[in-house]
Amino acid sequence: MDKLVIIDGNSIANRAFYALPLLSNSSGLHTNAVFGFTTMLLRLIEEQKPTHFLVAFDAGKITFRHKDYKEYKGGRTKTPPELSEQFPLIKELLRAFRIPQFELEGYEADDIIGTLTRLADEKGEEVLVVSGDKDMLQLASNHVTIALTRKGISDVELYNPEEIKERYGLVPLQIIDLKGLMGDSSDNIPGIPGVGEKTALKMLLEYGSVEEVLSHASELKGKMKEKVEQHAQDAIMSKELATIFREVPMSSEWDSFQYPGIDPQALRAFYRKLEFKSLLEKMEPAGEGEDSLGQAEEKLAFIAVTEDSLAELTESLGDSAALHVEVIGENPHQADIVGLSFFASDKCWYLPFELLLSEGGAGIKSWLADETKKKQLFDSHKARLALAWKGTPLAGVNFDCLLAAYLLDPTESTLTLNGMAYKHALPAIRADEDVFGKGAKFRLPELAALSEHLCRKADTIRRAVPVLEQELDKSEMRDLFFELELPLAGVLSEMEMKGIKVDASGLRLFGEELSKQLEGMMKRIYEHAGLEFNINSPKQLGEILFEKLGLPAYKKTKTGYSTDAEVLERLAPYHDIIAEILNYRQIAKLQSTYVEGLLKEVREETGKVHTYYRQTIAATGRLSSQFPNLQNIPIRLEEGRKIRKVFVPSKPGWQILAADYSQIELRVLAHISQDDNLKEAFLQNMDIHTKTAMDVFGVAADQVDSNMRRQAKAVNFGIVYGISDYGLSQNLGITRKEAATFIEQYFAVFQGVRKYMDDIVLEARQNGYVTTLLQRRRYLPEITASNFNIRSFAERTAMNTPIQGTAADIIKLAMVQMSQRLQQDKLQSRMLLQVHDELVFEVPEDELEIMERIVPEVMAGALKLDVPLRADVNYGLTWYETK
DNA sequence: AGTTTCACG
DNA sequence: ACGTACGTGAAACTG
Repeated sequence: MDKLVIIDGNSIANRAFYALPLLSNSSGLHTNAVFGFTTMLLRLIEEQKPTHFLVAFDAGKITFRHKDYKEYKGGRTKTPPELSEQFPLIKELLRAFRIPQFELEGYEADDIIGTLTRLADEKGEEVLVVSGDKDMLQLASNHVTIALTRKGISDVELYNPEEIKERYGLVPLQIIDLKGLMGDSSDNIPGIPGVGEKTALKMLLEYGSVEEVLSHASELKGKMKEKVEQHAQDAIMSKELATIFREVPMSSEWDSFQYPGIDPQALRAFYRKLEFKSLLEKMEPAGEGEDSLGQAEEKLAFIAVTEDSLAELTESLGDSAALHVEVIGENPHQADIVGLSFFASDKCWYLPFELLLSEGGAGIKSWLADETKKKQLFDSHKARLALAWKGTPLAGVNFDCLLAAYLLDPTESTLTLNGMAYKHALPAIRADEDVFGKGAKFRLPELAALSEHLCRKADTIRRAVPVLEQELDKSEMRDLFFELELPLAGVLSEMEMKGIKVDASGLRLFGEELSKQLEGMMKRIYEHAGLEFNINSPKQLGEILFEKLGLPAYKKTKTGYSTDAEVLERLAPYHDIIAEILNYRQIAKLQSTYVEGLLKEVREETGKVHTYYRQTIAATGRLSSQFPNLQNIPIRLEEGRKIRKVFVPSKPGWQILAADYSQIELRVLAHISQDDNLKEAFLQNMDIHTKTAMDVFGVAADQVDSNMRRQAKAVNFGIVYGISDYGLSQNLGITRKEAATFIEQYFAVFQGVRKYMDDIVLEARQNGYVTTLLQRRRYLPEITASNFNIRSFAERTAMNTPIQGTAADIIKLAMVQMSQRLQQDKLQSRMLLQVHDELVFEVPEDELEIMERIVPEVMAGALKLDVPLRADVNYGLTWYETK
């Protein structure tokens, strides 16, 4: 017995879209309607077991209905882009399910379905129609059942003629009369005003059809009679509009709707693309010996190396191998290493770390340290650090999958080996969490499981390398990868291993001073408040300030009153406690984060801190710094700046030398925007904020006062961040209108900058991404969002990322070049820190002169722009003194 | 684990 | 009208 299931594609897509929250995959593609559609298909296949299947779509904006009634579907809000972008995906989904689809220019899905059900009636074939639209009920017959979605999407209610009779007291065709009388606001079908479902049903029970109701209008009473007589024409037209056209010219070859079942390979690939992980897992698992795409996979040998097989591994390593180092812990400067795995000579090997350290491991150890033996890893930076601390140096890394995956999508939040395998359709491997457990439950599994898991990692790296390399080529990031990021990873390791010396006793002394200050402050705050409370608790502080003391609450957070510095500063005139709290906050921050926090990171043995620069975190290409973060050491306020006094050279007689780029972001902007005025300003080496003030306020240089310069500076910041009048007004404490005037003034004199801002947003919309000078890429899927806030955010990011990202490219270049230069010139000076636009070195006395010359020269010459780059250099006995 | 606050460029 | 300035990490508190 054949069974045809027909889905009203547009209706179900709409239902799914509005029933589910706006899901999206990691690249920002919205997927909720596709997901809902998929669950609907799966359910129908399982429950209905169709032999024939079809999804019908509307085609063309104008249907024949519009000829008769221009306002048809007029009041309807247009399809949001978040939904319309999902239709191509739904069509792709259907191809993977191998479900035929049909649409015909000028007709709605209804009409196609109406025609097919008529043909089925004539043939006596069984049909199920799935829709969210009640109109469909008119098609019900002995052979045709209608499934209407109820709440959400997964729930459907089946209607055959008997059930329609039961529910409405009507035969299916009378559904048209029902709608003729009551109308349908969603399709802008008028009906008779004042007639709802109840009245319409009552009328139809008595008279049977719209025509009969109208001819008996005189029998109705009062208002109703008037309305019906007045809107008789509307009712007739509404009935026509609601009537599904069942004579669409289509050659219905019943066999062409035959349903052959899903295409598992295509469906897996589709699920993976949309990141429907749960659905992917529910699919029949790929057969034994198949990879996740269902392709046959060659058998791999996993070898857990023992003392006896050490020699065999050593021989097998050869000139190149994929290598994985299993590091336990977040901080690679104090991490344990479980072991190493290799893919070499077509085999996978697992080497427990103790064996590497044993006598027989010497050959492997020297292979690891041999620059000429090439290694491919996932996160070579972390591996190199962890290994170095254990006395087993690593060299010769010629590919890093983590770095490649980061460049390919720097906003990817789960840059893990197993996420990468998934994303690039490599054989799936288990998640670490699965194998090891997490948090307190962390346990190493027994050798067999451990060695298989780690071997699979090496195997995954081996497979990923050519795939990622090709992707890098495709995105024109080969040079960025091989010439910049990969060498930089080595440079960073050197800096981090070297570490920077901290005067711990000086820091402790400073901490004691702070403690005394804090004690006094707390006492005074408690006195003002009239009771003791935890000042560090925003909740308790809020209660004291806004309830007990009755101060005005300007701002709220998700959980209660906001007590941030901006709020407190506005409250300062009302109560003396406020100034005390602001002071307390400042000192408490210094104490907890910069004294106690930093002291915890100082190594007993060396008196140094070893930060961990992370190369794959920031979406713009910047570095970030952890354990401790040395990129946010205080400088703006003098009390905090004193912290810098404890960063000292590691050897007596040496000094700290620091060089920072002057206005690198605005110089980058001048270059990429090619704004004549901005370029000229830098070519003349002008003070850029003063120059901006002159142009924006239209005054001469000697007319610019400090307030004008301050405002101009804020405008320049705003430009770099992707300006909005609102943001600038907040920053300067002026009205939005005034801010808008500033911006307008700015763009009037820096027209090239305005053009850049406009163009880059268009470019982002066109390509879906923006790039830096060195082709670093950032995808901005939200640039097409219909939500103003989300879209605006993406637009500002489109403006900011090429600027911030190019500046990051440049200082990274300078670091690689500087490291080479130190080596070439055989200097003892060492690079220690990078703080986004600043490089910090320690320098022996006799190299001060040359370093003072070289460092700014290398930094300024790192990349040739159409405006000069400039770096200012200073040195002194501590970091504090490099000002 | 999530929120708030604040340190830096 | 809408109502956020861009990019990070650490500490403390709070569920």
